Amino acid sequence: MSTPDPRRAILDAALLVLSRDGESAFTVRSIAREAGCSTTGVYTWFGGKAGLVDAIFIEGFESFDAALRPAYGSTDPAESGRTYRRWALENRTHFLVMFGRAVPDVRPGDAALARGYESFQRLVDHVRAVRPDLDEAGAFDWAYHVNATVHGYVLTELTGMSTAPDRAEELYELGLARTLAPLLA
Amino acid sequence: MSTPDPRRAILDAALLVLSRDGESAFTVRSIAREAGCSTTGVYTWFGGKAGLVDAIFIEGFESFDAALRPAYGSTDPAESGRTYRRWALENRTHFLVMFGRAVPDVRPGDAALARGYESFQRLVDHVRAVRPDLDEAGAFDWAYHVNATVHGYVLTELTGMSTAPDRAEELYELGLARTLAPLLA
DNA sequence: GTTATCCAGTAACATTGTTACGTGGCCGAG
DNA sequence: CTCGGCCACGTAACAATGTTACTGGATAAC
Repeated sequence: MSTPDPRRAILDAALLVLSRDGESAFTVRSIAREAGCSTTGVYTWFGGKAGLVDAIFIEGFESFDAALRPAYGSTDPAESGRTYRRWALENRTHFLVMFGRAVPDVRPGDAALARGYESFQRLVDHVRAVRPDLDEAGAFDWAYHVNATVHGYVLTELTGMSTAPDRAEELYELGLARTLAPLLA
Repeated sequence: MSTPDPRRAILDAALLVLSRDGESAFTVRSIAREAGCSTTGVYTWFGGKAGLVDAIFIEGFESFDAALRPAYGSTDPAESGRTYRRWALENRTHFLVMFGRAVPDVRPGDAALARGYESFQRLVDHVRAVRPDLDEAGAFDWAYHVNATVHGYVLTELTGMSTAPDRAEELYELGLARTLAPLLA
């Protein structure tokens, strides 16, 4: 391994293999081959396949939060919803690893789940900023609702189970409006 | 295999193994052992592991439709939403195979997807019954919206990614009300 | 110079989905 | 009754998977 950062090299190789060759090709051996190291490298740096997926999970949430930060500052509350879907489309590999169970037999570990809760809390804060009259509990419930809804939309689309794949964007925009209208009323 | 219906025996064995031992134990060998036949039996009757999952998928939609039939006749539109979640909780194994990608490396085949579309069409019809003023396209969009939303809620809960697992039912009921209010207004 | 620590690689392990091959039993034709 | 074909079954093998000893070598500390 010539790269100075072996973790980075293996992570990049894993994402490349997954997006290029599909989930069935996401094997320790092919990732190691792509990264230019031996299979044991994955175990040295990530403790195994599950640890590698956890790292992708956490990295995904970092990227996700960074993408959402400007949207949370926008005056249009629908902007954050749009950003959610846009990020998922642009980072399909990360998204499907995180929420679509793209890697067989690997569930998010505790660290990954905790990182997810952190991202969710940002959404709760955002709801409070949009609706200062809500208390923390009220904002939590609305954040949960909005999150579940956009999650359902995007997951349906990205896992190929949509009944109208070619109208995904239009339907999403409509759903966003219907979901947010009562919150903003 | 002493059972007169080998397909039924293998299907039951598969569901039992998955619910009892978890998805990592969902192997052709252990299913065959549970069913009391050899591994090749699964290939004789289902063409392989993917065919077996497809059969579970289709059977799941049959059961799902049967559960929803009375709810579609109810005067309370929220009843169908409640039934969706109740069915998912009571048939967790079927649900996770169908939507939660419980079985690694197996996506629903064309027959399974077609069966899913059929179930979705029942929801569209139900929306039209509740709101006769909508045309087919308008009902489709609302059905898509309601389906994506409840799907997001239940999937979040059943895959263990909820930020408030102990309040799942309460939050679901609230989300149902918020989603259906604009439809019924 | 000696020693200890850490990382990489080879090779093996058990287990997976799948398939080639041989066997046996049932059922209809003669 | 006998024969023949067909269908399902099981054994055993195949390649590929995640994982783990074991070994070797480089590097830093003393």
